[in-house]
Amino acid sequence: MQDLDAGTPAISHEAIDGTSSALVRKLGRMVLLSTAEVTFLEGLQANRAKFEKGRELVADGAEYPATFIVRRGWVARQKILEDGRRQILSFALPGDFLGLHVNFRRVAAYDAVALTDTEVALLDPNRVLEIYRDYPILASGLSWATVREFNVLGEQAVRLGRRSAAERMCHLLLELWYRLDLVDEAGERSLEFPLTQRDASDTLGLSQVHVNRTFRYLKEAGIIDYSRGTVAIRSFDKLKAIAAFEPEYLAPFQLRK
Amino acid sequence: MQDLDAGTPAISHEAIDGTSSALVRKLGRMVLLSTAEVTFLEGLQANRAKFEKGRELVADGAEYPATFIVRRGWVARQKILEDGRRQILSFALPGDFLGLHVNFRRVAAYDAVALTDTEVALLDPNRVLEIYRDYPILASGLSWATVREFNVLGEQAVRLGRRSAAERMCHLLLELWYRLDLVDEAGERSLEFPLTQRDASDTLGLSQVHVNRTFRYLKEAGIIDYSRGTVAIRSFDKLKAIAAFEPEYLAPFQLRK
DNA sequence: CGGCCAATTGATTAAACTCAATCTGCGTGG
DNA sequence: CCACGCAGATTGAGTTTAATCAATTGGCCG
Repeated sequence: MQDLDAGTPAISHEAIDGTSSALVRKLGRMVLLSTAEVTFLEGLQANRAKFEKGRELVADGAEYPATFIVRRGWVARQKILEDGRRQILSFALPGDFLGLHVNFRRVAAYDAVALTDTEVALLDPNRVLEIYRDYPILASGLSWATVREFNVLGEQAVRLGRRSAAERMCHLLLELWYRLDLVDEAGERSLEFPLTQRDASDTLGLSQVHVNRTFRYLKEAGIIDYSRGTVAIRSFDKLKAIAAFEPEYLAPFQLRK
Repeated sequence: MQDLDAGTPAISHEAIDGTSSALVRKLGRMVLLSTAEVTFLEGLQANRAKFEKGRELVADGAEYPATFIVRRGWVARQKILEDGRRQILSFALPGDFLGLHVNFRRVAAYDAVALTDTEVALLDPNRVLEIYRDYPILASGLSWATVREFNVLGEQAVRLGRRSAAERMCHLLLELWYRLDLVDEAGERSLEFPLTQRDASDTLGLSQVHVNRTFRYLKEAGIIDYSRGTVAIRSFDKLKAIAAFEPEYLAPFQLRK
């Protein structure tokens, strides 16, 4: 499991360890960070806040109070239609930003809602421009994170537009596992899965009933175990085969599994 | 038509006129640009290339040769699945970037394909970092453009996940009209629509046949006229009513219609 | 123990798909 | 100028996937 793919550089750094923030762990996997940069990134997260499960961090149409960095927990970006239909666009996991590029126009185009108890750091969006100005390596890291967000949302569109129910679900589970793994929050063959089946349905563009059936199918086929709050992956291979999962869009250098 | 919504600032500038590039027209609608900034943006687009309809600008999995700025024509970002299924993620219209945030890792996660004969400007992705470093106003403009791209892709996910066929189509048509209008490429009540019905189906997550039926329904209901290459909007109100269209996510200050 | 939310299951319906033709407009070569 | 070919558009028929509706069950919390 600790093996790195041949040819990919093993990025390691004495300033990054298990006590580092998820953001540092994430960026440290992509960019070789100096000690000064690690220190800077940790300092950036000095101003913290907690949100209980279910709380709204930002409302659709309202102004971002700040740029958020997720330190612990899951946040969903979602749109609610006038008749109550809901679509979850994507998840912000530990190490992810919310409102990274919001600076002079701060109006949000979606709700950001805590799916679990969550800890975030708050920073002035103008500090992001400072990073771009003064920290070229970190600026590259932010660009990478930006592109990755695009890719994740793009894959979400492919799932919704052109994949079957089972494909959508398998693909999502793999994406979440890889993303969590990058910040050391995935299990060896499992992940915390704090979504209700209704949340999953609003992510996958399906009805709650159909999500239930699809989960059951995957369980009965021996591909996953699922119970409230946790998914265990019994066969990465089968999951990948169904989803036709290609992890490159998540773009870490080293990929496990 | 020249009326601006009450309360929204009329941004105008003697350095911006009909001969300006689409990028300048677009950013000039959001940010008050100095003459120096306009000149800089035009200079940024000195290195140009043309792509014929159908040509690929970037291939999924390949490296971006450059950051592109679309000057004329439409480009589709799309993913092709192994069995041939296709999903168009979004369109790059005049004034839009392709690969804006690609700098140290340039691998594309989708194909970019010219839907019409297209003219683009090519620039070194590192120049984007220079803009962030040296041109704070333009940096804000790029952040705005980035957020807008996110919002557009987010709405695409909502269309695909939670809207009916007719809603998807109406919503897309309105989005395209507003985006084109911002760069003065929309008609009063019409837009160039270079997509085949197959392209439209791969954008909307429908079959080609169903797109055909939905177009016909909208024509027979007197809401649009559609013929090869052009859509005329007979009723913005009906279109908006069906789509529940809220243009705020496109975030220009002044909105027509 | 009661209440509530989430999960599960069955039955039926509806939206959109596939398959199979046919039609139309346009460009090309004879 | 016309025949041919092709890509895209249109239409009809039958099928499939997933949605909706309607209960019922299971767990957890106060």
